[in-house]
Amino acid sequence: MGPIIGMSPDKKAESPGVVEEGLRGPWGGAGTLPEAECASSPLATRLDQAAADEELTNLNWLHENLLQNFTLGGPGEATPSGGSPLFDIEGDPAGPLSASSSSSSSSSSSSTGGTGRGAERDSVKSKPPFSFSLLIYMAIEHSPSKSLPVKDIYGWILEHFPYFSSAPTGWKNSVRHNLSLNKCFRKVEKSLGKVNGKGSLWCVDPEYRPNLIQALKKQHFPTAHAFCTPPASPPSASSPPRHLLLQGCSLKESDIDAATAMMLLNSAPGHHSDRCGPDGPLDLSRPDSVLVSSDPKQDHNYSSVPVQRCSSPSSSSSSSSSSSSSSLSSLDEGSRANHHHHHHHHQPHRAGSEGFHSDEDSDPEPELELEADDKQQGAPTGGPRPRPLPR
DNA sequence: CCCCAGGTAAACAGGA
DNA sequence: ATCCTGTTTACCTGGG
Repeated sequence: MGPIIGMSPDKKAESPGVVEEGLRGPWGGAGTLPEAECASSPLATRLDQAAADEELTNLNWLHENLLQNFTLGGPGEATPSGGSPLFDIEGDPAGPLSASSSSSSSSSSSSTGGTGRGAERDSVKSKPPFSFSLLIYMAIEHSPSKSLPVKDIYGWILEHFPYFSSAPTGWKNSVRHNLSLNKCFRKVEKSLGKVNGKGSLWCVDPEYRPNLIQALKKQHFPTAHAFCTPPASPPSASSPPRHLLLQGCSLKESDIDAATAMMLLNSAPGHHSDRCGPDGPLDLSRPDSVLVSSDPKQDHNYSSVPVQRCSSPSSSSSSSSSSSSSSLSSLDEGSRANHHHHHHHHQPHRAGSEGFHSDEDSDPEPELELEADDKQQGAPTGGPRPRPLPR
């Protein structure tokens, strides 16, 4: 019955301070933006996109936020050389909302072509098209050790998505909820030296990483498709590594792809190689000490097969590289621009894919080729969701 | 219409 | 004792 809405969650103001802690990620690497070469034919697209409106916005923010970050600092292998302050980008914890609406920006400034800047502001305020799972994934992948304590995850999110700074709160709860529920994330205990004390580190289950990546791609692509119809010739066909695939496509796609790719790159090392292989059970095995606690209750699957958490071998057949899907809808609701929080209880946003079930169904995916799909047995979908009783 | 996935709120248990 | 973390349950919404 009573829906819980209305309750003001503001029990306690979240301390923004976390943000600072969040960032400790020295992503310094190097990334080059592929967009440079892409600019060419899709000029028209650009215009269109201008009108594209909100949808574009999403992309834009993607660029502005993520892309930049990635670009500036290549994660993954990026050498921790110096915590480049580059990623200041919009993070600007100092005043995410400072401008609240107008100023904006600053950050973006040049980059990415700076075409759609107006969107940037929206992006700041609008909810990212990523689901929490994806957000978490990104945060984790960004960390040098590929594992982060929940607190840092909050920080990363806040930093890259100021939207949450002003969000009512509760998103943290969602984050935690996701961590616990999604099997994509695993808790690793940091026992060894880490002085963190409380809580444990969370990392992405390598087994599911491909799924996450895929989901990530799916989130952007669909949108991209919208305005940019995919060329008949998918870059992938024989495209070599994912790196190239970035430039292989058109501008818009490239951009998007870039973002995704960036992320992929991040984990690339782990990807193409079978992390599951004999090499080792997990890539995450970071020297820091990542003991994976299998935990007794691993069954909590939010949506997926009851697969045995990485037990390991899994094999995972790599077959299928299906990428998948497409459906998605997503982002259309862009109107989240301002929905007064009348009922502030449910904002219309969507995120789309997330279950990470490897593939949705049989959707012939046009492009996308990331080989990310390595394993994933089968996704689930089965439905472990018992869904007790409706009560 | 039903099911599923994702989001949100909240209660609760443990630990620092 | 309080806050943080992590788990779990319930409900809602939107899409397929």
